[in-house]
Amino acid sequence: MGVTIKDIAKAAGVSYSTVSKALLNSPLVKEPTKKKIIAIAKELNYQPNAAARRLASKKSNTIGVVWPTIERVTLSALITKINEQLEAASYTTLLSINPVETAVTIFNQFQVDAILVFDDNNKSEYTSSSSVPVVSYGLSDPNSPYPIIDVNRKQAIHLAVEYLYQQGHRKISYIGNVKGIDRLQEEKVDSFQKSVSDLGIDTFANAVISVDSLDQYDGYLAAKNILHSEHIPTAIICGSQDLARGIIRATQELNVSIPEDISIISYDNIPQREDLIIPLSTVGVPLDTISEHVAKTLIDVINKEEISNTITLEPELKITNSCRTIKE
Amino acid sequence: MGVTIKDIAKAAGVSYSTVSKALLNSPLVKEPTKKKIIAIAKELNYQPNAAARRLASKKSNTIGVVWPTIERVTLSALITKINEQLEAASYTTLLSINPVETAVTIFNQFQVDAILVFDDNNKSEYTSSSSVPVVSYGLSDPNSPYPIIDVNRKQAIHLAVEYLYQQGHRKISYIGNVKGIDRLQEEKVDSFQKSVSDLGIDTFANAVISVDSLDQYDGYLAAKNILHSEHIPTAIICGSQDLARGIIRATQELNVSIPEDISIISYDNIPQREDLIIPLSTVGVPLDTISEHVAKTLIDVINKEEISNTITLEPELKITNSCRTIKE
DNA sequence: TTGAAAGCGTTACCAT
DNA sequence: ATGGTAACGCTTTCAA
Repeated sequence: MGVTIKDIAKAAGVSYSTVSKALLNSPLVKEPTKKKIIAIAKELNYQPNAAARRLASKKSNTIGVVWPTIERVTLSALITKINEQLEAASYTTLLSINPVETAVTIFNQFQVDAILVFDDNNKSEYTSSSSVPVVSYGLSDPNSPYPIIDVNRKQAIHLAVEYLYQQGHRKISYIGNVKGIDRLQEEKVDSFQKSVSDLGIDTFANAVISVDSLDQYDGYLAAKNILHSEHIPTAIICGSQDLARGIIRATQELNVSIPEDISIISYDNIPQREDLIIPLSTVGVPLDTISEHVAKTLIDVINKEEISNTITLEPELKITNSCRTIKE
Repeated sequence: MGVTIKDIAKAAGVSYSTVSKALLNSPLVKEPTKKKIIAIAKELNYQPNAAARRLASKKSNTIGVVWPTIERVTLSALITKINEQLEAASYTTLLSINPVETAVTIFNQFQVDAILVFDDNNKSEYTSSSSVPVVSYGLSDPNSPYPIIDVNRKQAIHLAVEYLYQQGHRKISYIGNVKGIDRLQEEKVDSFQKSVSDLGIDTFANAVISVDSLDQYDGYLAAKNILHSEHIPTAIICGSQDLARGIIRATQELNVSIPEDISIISYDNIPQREDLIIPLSTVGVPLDTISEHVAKTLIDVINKEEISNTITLEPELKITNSCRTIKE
């Protein structure tokens, strides 16, 4: 450990302030000098000391991400994308899996440039004392002291219902009413019910199906129940891609064809996995859109740009041949 | 932002070096002075500057964890435990989801006290240039330049086979031969085959069942196939708890009773989820054991204690009534 | 018991 | 174009 710019300076026969400039690629250093210094730095395997750098420059080029226990799986792909985007903007991402409050404190001590909080439970109170700017991805809240990026789930489900209606579907089921309290899921169920009733679609026994969780097996069970009953819908909207996978398995087992016998649209923000036999119609905000907005907001916040406090991302409908038109 | 010890010193009417000592709880500061200083610090909402602290003390009290893309789900519980343990030892954990090489560089720049690498692919070459000590959790390798903590999977499966044999089982299936290359899974399959043949158990059609992945649905499918065939084992060992869940679902569907008709033992290091209908017999290293060893090794490495380069943790067999004895 | 001052590795400003 | 040096906020040694 411990190669410093002074060591490089000695080796290169220049002052260490010149080394500093060269390493920061300053135009104030002549090209040949710069080249030489960089070469020596590489040779000595120089690693800049982030602590010293931050202390002197008041800038860490680091963004702290609060990633609490919950949702670790679902958010994995999103975090990976955000990490990439921030890296492209030459920011380093550091994560903490501590509770929001603790993590925010840690990141404040580390003087990161900004903090991203993944927060499904609206814990805004906890983070109000951060002197580092905070951005959150979670449920929007007009009273939040910092920007929150949210997804318009209601609109997503609405789009799906509307589309199916236009295609002639009148018996539509929604699978994904998670038992227990989950505001994200409730929003979707509510939107389904409202959309359906606004369109004057008759409600029927299997209109809203509850599940234990959003896993593949839950979808499988739910679909089997439906398909064995007398109230078989012509279309299913489901709350997650995992549910959809289970539903597809069930249809295959029971020799029900998609989309001939039943159409299916899944809500999801994450990109579709390749391994589905039937490419899935989906509604949701593309992962790239989310990550771009999150990354951009973080950078804007760092640069003290004006930012609207609530950013609601609008979903897109992507139709594949997992849906069909019903002609009367 | 920006309350420093100098601000506190001014407010308290002492020198800032006294403040520093007081905040570090040094015995060199009188109790009343200390109390007063701490009170003021709290009042001003003072946050120590981690960068400055590290620069001056050469110590960060921080451990960097390299979080791999793969296996993020499985390792989630483990990293949570490790985080807790390290916190108890007053270390802060920071994660990076970058590739090993990048993450190690970042952590070197941040001068963390030690780096923990989760590494399934033995990428030791990448991390050899770290000046910060590295500890890895992954496949043991005698040539590794740093300590690796590993789990004795072979012994785990061996214990399971042996136990079932002692209980009179002679037709035992192993579900969990993952298609594709996965050394962790291969180790288990190999051990199963060796243990079985050492005990002189006849091999039969359904002895080793391959699966696409270790998910619940794969277990479900595999079990269904077995139970529909003519070669039904009296006991199943499976490679993960998720597989076990699927297997149990399949038995329920087909009215096969556990353990009356079939016994089941699952390999797993993570604690059993509560929601299984049948409490599962398991073999594996308890999560707490793993996390304790990892945390301890990290701290030992920081304190430059002597450490054996390969630590292999031994599994435990936990039998519940998912297994039964076969009497002739 | 408290204070003064050096120093950690770097950046950034001012001089040369 | 390069060098000198203060400053960043803190810990730590030495002096008082």
